[in-house]
Amino acid sequence: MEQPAPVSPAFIATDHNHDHCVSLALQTAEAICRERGQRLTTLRRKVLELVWANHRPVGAYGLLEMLRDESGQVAPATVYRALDFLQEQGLVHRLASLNAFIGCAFPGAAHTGQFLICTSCQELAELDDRQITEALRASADASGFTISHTTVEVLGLCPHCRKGRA
Amino acid sequence: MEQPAPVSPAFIATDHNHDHCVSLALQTAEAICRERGQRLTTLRRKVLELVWANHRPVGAYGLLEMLRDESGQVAPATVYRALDFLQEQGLVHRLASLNAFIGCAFPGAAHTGQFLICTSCQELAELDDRQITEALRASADASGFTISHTTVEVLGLCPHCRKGRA
DNA sequence: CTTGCTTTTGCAACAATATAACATAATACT
DNA sequence: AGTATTATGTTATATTGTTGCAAAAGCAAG
Repeated sequence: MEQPAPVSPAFIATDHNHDHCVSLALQTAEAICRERGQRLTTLRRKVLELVWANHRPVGAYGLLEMLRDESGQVAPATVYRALDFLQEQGLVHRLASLNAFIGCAFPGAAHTGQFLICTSCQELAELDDRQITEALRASADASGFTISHTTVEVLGLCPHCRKGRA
Repeated sequence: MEQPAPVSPAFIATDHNHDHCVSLALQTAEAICRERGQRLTTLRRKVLELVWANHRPVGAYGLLEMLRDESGQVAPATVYRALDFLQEQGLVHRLASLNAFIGCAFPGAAHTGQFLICTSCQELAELDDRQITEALRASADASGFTISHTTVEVLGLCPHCRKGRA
């Protein structure tokens, strides 16, 4: 599959139509799972929908709360298992520095996950920057190191919040 | 202060003299704290020593165990506070992807913390790679994003373990 | 379509990581 | 020495994530 345009571009539309990007993400997920013979069950779909609806990094226990609001009692393991599945399918990323989850902006594409995270408004941009990827690969190569997974999470201020503080 | 040689180079000496690098790290830490008018107390020094003695990422509760072996009952907060101090002074890094801590290889130098972590032997190399730093800065600039902190943690196989698996 | 197999979910307990709040002790300053 | 500041002790609790087993749902062969 070729690299598609990101589902959500970097720090552009703060007040865009969330419903649209949620349903687009769900459609894409359906297609990807169908193609791979994976089962996007009601629960998994629901969790993915909640992740996208928030449109910001959400903690597992946050999702748990939201699920409970809709479905009564739900146990942590339920959420974590759904998130595990979604991560395996590359539909959701875990942000190690926040212990939180976010919908993947490049579903179906091979990429490593690079994030700019605003510490003021929690808005996040996912990148797939060739320069960064290459720099990491080159540096690993130089040490004889074989990369299996990279965590790149950059904290700071997004353009909007930067202005607000100037 | 100019960038000094790293205390521990990348994946070179697997069976070097740990005692030496531990004491070197402690000496350096003493000097840095003295220079800054910060207090490297017995406890903080002990925690730093344990971090270095392990020479691999160690969890806070691992350190807690070791402290208890020497000093009887110790509470989590004690360790976390010491680690907080050591991080503030740039003597220790927290690895978000592992919930673990490691002695800083470039104490006293301004740097961002970039790590290659072997998932087989847990050996770790800290980098301060200009290419990576620049790529991150450039990408952030392009999005109008102001960086305050970066997390770069690369998991994979170190040269030794890669051979072992070939 | 039903029997048997696999995958998913429910459920309960628990493990691991981290913080808060307040009291006591040590250190530094004058 | 007396006072202010910083560090540590202590207890409790919050947050995040996992394990193990049983029930249910989906799937596939006959």
